[in-house]
Amino acid sequence: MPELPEVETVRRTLVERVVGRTIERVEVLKPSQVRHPDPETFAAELTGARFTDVERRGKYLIFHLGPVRLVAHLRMTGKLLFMPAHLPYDKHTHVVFHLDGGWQLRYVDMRTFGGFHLLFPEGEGTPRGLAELGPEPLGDRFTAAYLAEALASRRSARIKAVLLDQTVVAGLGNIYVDEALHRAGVHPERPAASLGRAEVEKLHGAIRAILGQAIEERGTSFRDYVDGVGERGGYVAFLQVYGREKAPCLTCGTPIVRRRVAGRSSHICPHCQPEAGEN
DNA sequence: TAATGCACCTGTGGGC
DNA sequence: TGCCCACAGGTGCATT
Repeated sequence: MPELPEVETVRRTLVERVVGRTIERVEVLKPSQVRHPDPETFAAELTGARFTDVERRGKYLIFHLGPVRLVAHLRMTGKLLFMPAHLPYDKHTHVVFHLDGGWQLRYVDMRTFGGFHLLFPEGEGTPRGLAELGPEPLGDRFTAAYLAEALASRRSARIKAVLLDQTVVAGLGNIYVDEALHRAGVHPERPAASLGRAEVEKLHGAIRAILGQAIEERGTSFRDYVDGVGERGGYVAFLQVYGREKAPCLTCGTPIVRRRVAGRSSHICPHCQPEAGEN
């Protein structure tokens, strides 16, 4: 579910609410959601800890609590909700951080794919996915030249698969890859190495522009996503292809088609995104 | 080595 | 109306 704009929105809603608060108790209702260390150590280490910052790397949220860091990944359906302690638990509430002042930070996840890692000062416990993340797409390291080099180095992989690879660029998911490829006029099944310089620059600009606007709109609520206080995102109104199968392309009027590419449902305008490319 | 397919788990929606 | 099946925004591991 949540891609970079959604995770960034959750971060922004939580940072102003949890920083300065102390965890009085940790309730682990579904132990498998705690990936590292064991749930007992996890709860013991966090009890009494105070939030000092919340940062984001790709789709990971990283809560700073003195010497330890709490890493959360929401995967498809995870939600982190800051709410009053008196409200009843949702059916899929798996971990509850009881905070001072009568508040709770709840982890709710219907499909249970997400979870937590606790990182110790020496770096022990860092999930591999976090350690191997590529550059932030809105950061200085993600340049058109970097993207061109990354795409050229892939032998035959399709552009869609490469953009979804978190070691190439951190934070893109199915929705924003489809939107960026459409804006750049690139078909998702094109071999990554086949893109010309102008196409790569257009794609680079599209990725940054779309993610920037999606953050401003507080993300895309297509199905389940809500931010840290339960609000839905507004970028769904700006989607050009994702979720618009059979609807006319907003650029040229050609019906949008849906096809499986790199194992993922992909939305394409056959006119704006020719399979052969422009080179 | 790189690319691809599948599993993880639950809910929803479409087809019959 | 109800049952069954395919599919869903991510990632890691096994297989090719």
